[in-house]
Amino acid sequence: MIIDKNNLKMLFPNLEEGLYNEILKHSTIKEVKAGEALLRVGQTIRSTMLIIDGVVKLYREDDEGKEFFIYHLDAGQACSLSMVCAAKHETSEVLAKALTDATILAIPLEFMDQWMSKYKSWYQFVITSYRNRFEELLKTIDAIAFSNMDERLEDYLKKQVNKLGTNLKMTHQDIANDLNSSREVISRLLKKMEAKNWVVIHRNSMEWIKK
Amino acid sequence: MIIDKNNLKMLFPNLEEGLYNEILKHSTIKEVKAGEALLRVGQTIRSTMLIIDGVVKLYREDDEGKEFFIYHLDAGQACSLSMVCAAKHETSEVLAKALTDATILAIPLEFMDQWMSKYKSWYQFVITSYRNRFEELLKTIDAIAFSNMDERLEDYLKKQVNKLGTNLKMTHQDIANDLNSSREVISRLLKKMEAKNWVVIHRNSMEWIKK
DNA sequence: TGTTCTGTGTGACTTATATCACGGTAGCTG
DNA sequence: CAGCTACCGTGATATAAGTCACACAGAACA
Repeated sequence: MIIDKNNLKMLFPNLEEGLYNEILKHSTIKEVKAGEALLRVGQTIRSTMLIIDGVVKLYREDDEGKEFFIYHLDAGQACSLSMVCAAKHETSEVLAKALTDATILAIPLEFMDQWMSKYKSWYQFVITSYRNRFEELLKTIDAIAFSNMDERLEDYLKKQVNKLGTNLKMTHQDIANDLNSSREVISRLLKKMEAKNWVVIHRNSMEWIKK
Repeated sequence: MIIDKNNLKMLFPNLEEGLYNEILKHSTIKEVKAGEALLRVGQTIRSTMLIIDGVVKLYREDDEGKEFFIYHLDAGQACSLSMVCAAKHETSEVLAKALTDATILAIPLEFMDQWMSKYKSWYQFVITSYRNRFEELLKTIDAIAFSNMDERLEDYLKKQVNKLGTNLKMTHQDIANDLNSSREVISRLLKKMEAKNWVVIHRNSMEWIKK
C-alpha cells in the first residue's frame, strides 16, 4: 500500500501541512495480516502507531493468557497506549491484534516529543486520541460492572457489525474468548437472539438483522 | 492551607522553575470536606485539578446512579480526566469525591494548552499522569473481568489501607456500594477473612492485620 | 429507662453463569 | 466414500453472587 499526503489528510484531518510532510518522511509502513499480533504484552514500544487501513483489536491478558477484548481501533486512529508508552520508553500493557489485514504507520518515538511542542495540531491529536480511548475504557468498565452477559453480547455484536458489516465470520468460541465467557453460554444467548429475530446463525458465521 | 513554591516542589518534583511560578500565579485553591463531590458526571470542566492534600476517589456511575469505584488519587497527582476534558471543553465522565478533607489546586483550562508547548516538564507530567491513570483503569478491568468477589474485596481493602492506614472506618454497606455488590455478600466474605486472621471486625470499622 | 435507628449475622432461596458430558452435523481430506 | 475434525446444541449440575426475611446488638436519644 502506498501512502501519500492526500491519503494522510483524509485519514487524519486538521493536522498542519508541515506535519504531514514529517510523518511521511519519518515513518515506516507495516503491513499486518488478519489475526497477527502487532503488539504483545510486555513488549517494549519503540514507535507510535497510526492505523492507516483495517481494524485492530485491543486485548487485556490475565496471568493464564486469557484474552479479554477491550476495544477496536480503526483507520484514522492511533494506538494511544503506544503514544504514552513510547514517550516513556515503557512496555505494553495490552495485546493488539489485527482483525482484518491492516496497514500501520510506525513513527519512531523521538518524534513524539518533538512534534508535541512543534505542532499544536499534533498535541491536539494526541490529547483527543487519549480522551477517546479513556472513554472506551470507561464504557468497557460499565459493561462488565453493570451489565449481564446478554447485554454485553449484544453490545459486542453491534460493535463488530459496525466495523465489519452485518455478516459476522466468527465462531461462538471466538466470541466467548473475547468476552471471557464460555462457548455454551454464548451459544444459548445467540439462540435466544435468533428467536427474537436479531440474528441468523450459520456455521462459522452469522448475520445481524436487527435494525 | 497556604501553598508556596516549596510545597509545590515537594508534591510535583521535576517541573521547571518558571512553571512553578505560573502555577502559583494562575491557580486557585479549593478546600473540600470529606465526602463532598469535586466533580460530577456531566459537569463541564473548566479547570485542571492537582491534588495538594488528601485522597480523592473516582467513581463511574450507571443510569440508576449506582456508583462504581474505579481508583484513588493522592496528593501529588492530577485528575487526568480533568486535563483532557479541559483541553476539549467537555464534560466529566466520572464522579470525583473527597475521601478525606482535601485541598485542590484548580488551573484554568487555557493554561493547559499554553504550558504544553512552553514547558516540556508539563508535557511530561501530563503524559505520565495519563499513562498512570490508564494503567489503573486497566487494572480495574482486570479485577472485574478476571477476579471473584473475594479477591476484589481483598484488593479493595488493601488499597484503602494504603491510603488511610489499617484502621478502616467504613460500613459493610459502603464497601458493597463501591464494589457494586451487596452488604450480605461483603459481610460474609469479611467473616471469612476474619476467620483467616486477615482483619478484625468492629461495628462501623475494622482493622486490617494481614501483613 | 425504654425506644428507635443503624449496622451486622445468618439461613433460605433465586438467578446468572460456568462446567461437564454428551450427541449431532457440516465440511474437509485422504 | 469413510473418517476426521471443528463447530454447535442441549440437558444436568455446580458455583458464585444477589435477594429476602428476620433476628439481634450497640449507639443514640428521648
